[in-house]
Amino acid sequence: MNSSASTKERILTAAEALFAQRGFEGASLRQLTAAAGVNLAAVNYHFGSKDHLVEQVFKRRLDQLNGRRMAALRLIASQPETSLEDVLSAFIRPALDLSHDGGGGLFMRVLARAFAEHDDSLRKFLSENYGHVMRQFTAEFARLLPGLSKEELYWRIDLVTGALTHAMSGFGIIQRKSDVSEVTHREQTAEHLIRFAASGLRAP
Amino acid sequence: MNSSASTKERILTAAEALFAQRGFEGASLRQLTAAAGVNLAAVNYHFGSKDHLVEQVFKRRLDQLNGRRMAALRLIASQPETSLEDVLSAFIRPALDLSHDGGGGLFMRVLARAFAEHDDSLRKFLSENYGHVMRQFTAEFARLLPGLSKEELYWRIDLVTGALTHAMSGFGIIQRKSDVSEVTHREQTAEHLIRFAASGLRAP
DNA sequence: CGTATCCTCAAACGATCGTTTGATTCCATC
DNA sequence: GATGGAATCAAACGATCGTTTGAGGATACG
Repeated sequence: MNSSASTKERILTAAEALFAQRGFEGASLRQLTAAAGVNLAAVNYHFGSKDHLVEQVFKRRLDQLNGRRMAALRLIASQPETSLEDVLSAFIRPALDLSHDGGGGLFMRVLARAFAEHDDSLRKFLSENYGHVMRQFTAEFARLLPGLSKEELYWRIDLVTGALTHAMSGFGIIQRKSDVSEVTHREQTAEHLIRFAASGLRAP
Repeated sequence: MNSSASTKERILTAAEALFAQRGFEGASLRQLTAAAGVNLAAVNYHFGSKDHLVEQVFKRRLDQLNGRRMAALRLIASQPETSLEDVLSAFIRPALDLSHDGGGGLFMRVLARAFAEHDDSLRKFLSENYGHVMRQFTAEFARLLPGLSKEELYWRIDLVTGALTHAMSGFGIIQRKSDVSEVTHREQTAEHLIRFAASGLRAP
């Protein structure tokens, strides 16, 4: 499958799916390379080690995700008026879109796993490479919610993050019904998330 | 350590800590039995298999947790008036208390991991044994939020669950400051959670 | 054709995994 | 004190893990 793509890409795609399904430790290189249709040794040849492969799986999608998030934030920041819902939309919709195009639908599950694992090296990697995105959004939230103390703001952003990660990794009872198109379902999901998060952030 | 407790209890306690730290697959029986100070074969002797041990780790804490949740819910249901905050308190505070007494502080991390793993047999176990608790709380939420459609209600409860699990498994930036007592910190955490969740549930 | 470079391959390496075995110790009951 | 089931122990089982090796194939440039 996917025999047209390069070996590296085939490995990354298969790894993403298998990590989402079985976890980082649960997915073996033998399952992984078999699914990708490449030789077992190809992982260590192209990525050096399994740990580096994990990092690259993250890097490929997070570069997409946070690039789009920053672009969306810049777009609304250039406008005269900005609502809390606008900022939340810039934060949430790129993540939902990732589930749609590029086949990155499984990545949010991988991300949820990464949150659950408290692996320090992975957290450091995430913080160093993408911390500035969170800081930018936090500043925007602070501007729009001037009544909140810094501590309260951090708390609520953390709770929003938890709700989004949980929802987007797809535990929810809510499944797309067959009579609703993928695009429509995504739009409804975004609206639910934004409405809930905005109201939670604005709590008295 | 803990040499007074029974072998089974020692294993369960060590397993809980190690599962929280390394995950179900990442924690080996050799690390686990060494930490508990028992023989390697003791796990299979007392629990049959590693999978059964995982189930028992869940059972021990969830019986506590959901027992207290149901008790708290019964208590407020017997009163003439009930607020949304009351129901949320009955849902949240027992989980926070678990972090305090009984040494179950690490269990919420284990639970967060269980959510991240999409293991079907584990989800079935959770649903069969504790599904009635969620159904009870859902009914109470529905009564207090009559304006919400069933679909909207499910959505929002799911988002609340995500926020709570995330917060309680302790990713947050928020750490307890040294000049704040454990009890005070827990109380502040509960208030943040309840205020955010109530406002999110009440979103227009 | 020669050869240099990148890549792929089957096979093996040592380590660690969950589990099982059979002997031994503990301990309540007679 | 003898007996028998419960519990613990060191040792080994086969399986699987991530990684390494060295030979061979593919391709481009001289």
